[in-house]
Amino acid sequence: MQTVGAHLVSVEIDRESPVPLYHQVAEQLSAAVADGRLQPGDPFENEVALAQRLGLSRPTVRRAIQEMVDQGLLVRRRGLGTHVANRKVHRRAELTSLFDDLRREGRTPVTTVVRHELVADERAASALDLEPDTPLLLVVRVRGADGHPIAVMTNWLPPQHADITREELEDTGLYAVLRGRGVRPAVARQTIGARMPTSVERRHLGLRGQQPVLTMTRMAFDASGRAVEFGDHCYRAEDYSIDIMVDER
Amino acid sequence: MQTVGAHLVSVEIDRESPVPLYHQVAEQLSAAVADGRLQPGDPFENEVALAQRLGLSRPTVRRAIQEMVDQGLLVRRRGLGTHVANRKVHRRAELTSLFDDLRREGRTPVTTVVRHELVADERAASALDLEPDTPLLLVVRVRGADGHPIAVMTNWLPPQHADITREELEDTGLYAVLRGRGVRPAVARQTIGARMPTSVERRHLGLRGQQPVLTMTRMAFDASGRAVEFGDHCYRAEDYSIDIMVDER
DNA sequence: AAAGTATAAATGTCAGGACATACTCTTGAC
DNA sequence: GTCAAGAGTATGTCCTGACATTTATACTTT
Repeated sequence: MQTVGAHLVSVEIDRESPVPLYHQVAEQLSAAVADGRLQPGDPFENEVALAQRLGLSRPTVRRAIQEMVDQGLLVRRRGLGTHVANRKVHRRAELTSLFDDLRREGRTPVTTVVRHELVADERAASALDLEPDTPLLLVVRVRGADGHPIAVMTNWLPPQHADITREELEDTGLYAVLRGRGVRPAVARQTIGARMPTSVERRHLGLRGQQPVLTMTRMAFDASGRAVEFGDHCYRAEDYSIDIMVDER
Repeated sequence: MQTVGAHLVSVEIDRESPVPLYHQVAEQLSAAVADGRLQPGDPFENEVALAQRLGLSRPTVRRAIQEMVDQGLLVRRRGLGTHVANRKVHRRAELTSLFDDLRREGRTPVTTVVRHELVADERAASALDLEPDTPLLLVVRVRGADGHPIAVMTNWLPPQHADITREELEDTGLYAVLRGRGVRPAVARQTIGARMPTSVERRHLGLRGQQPVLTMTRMAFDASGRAVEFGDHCYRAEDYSIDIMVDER
């Protein structure tokens, strides 16, 4: 059962580059899946052949393939071979912010900071694994796009980020500000629900009649497990839904 | 910087077992984290030492550790060592069904099948990557717990599962039935939103006054990328919220 | 013709070794 | 006393090699 008909994607390897070989391979092959050079269902070049063709060891090629499998780009079955996965199961990078999401859709997000002050909040502190009386930076923002409001976002930030200014937050998204400070949120626990808006929320979101809001609370942590942010967001359900990929491992 | 104070967890390895050595190691060390023998922040035995102690090669031990890192149990930093992660970032197995969720909480889910028929549905068929006129099994169920309804669940199933009976569905959850048929959903794309209920939904869920519903549509696939199920669910927002872990990779 | 049986192809597991790189802490120079 | 260089330690990358297991196909036998 030799792999026949597998389109040979050209891969160029730079051994001087600091980026790992397996990642160079995964990147270039992922691009081939993304731009359609490799189609869903297509057989994928087998490990050993690919390793030989690229002049790499099998473990290195294997790791590249594993990286693509983890992203849902490829499917491997023992004895059967590797194939390009159904397009619907491709996972995108997750943990994006509303700001990034809107920008990716080609819309222009606008942010107004409504509150910006130091407070002690027991619920937020416990979510962030801090002492109950720790002073946190409370930020309430209204985010809009295309001229009308979409979300009211309440966030609590730990002391080391208490010096973030209103201006920074109005220019860009919270996650972009954090990334700029060298913080990379890596894991988040989110709880999503729905309810009727409070009167403040109705005013901020310009809601009339019987329109519910979609709510999300989030605790975000960096790779080492330090708390980054606790948030309580509230979206116009009419204009926004949350899209996620879930997978079993 | 020798790893000192690292609690040595005893690990027993069965080389005759069909379960991979790296998984045996990961399982036993994960248990040590779960039951508190290893505490968050504790230094973890370093790779080479652990490999030597267990009589395994470094790659094998490394893979076990990687498995735990992927689950958020451990944090590795180059030059620094491996440590037990903050408890809040531990990821749980996802892709559970409402039935399993309720049972885990110690509640008793009850299901009533409202509709059960073969239909052709263009939207569902396209979500499942099938021809638009493919006959699908349409199932509408009302799920309740503790005496009152929680969700109205509409699902479309591909032809190979069209023989699932009303009885099977009332006894247990859809995912349990599918697992019983050898199908393991592995990836799902979910979209979560909120809206006001339709009159049918109000009646099924026993809603009065102004109460919104939380909605979720889901496309589920097995490990090989074959469509398993397309669902459109609708929950009493008062009694239910969706809990997820998101992570960047 | 149908059933069971070898065979080949592919991925899965495991070993052992070599060198690179990041981080911390100590030592030494100014 | 402060800062920079270096030693030490741990993880990260990459290699070669070997054998196991699963699956489909072609072949043989009944």
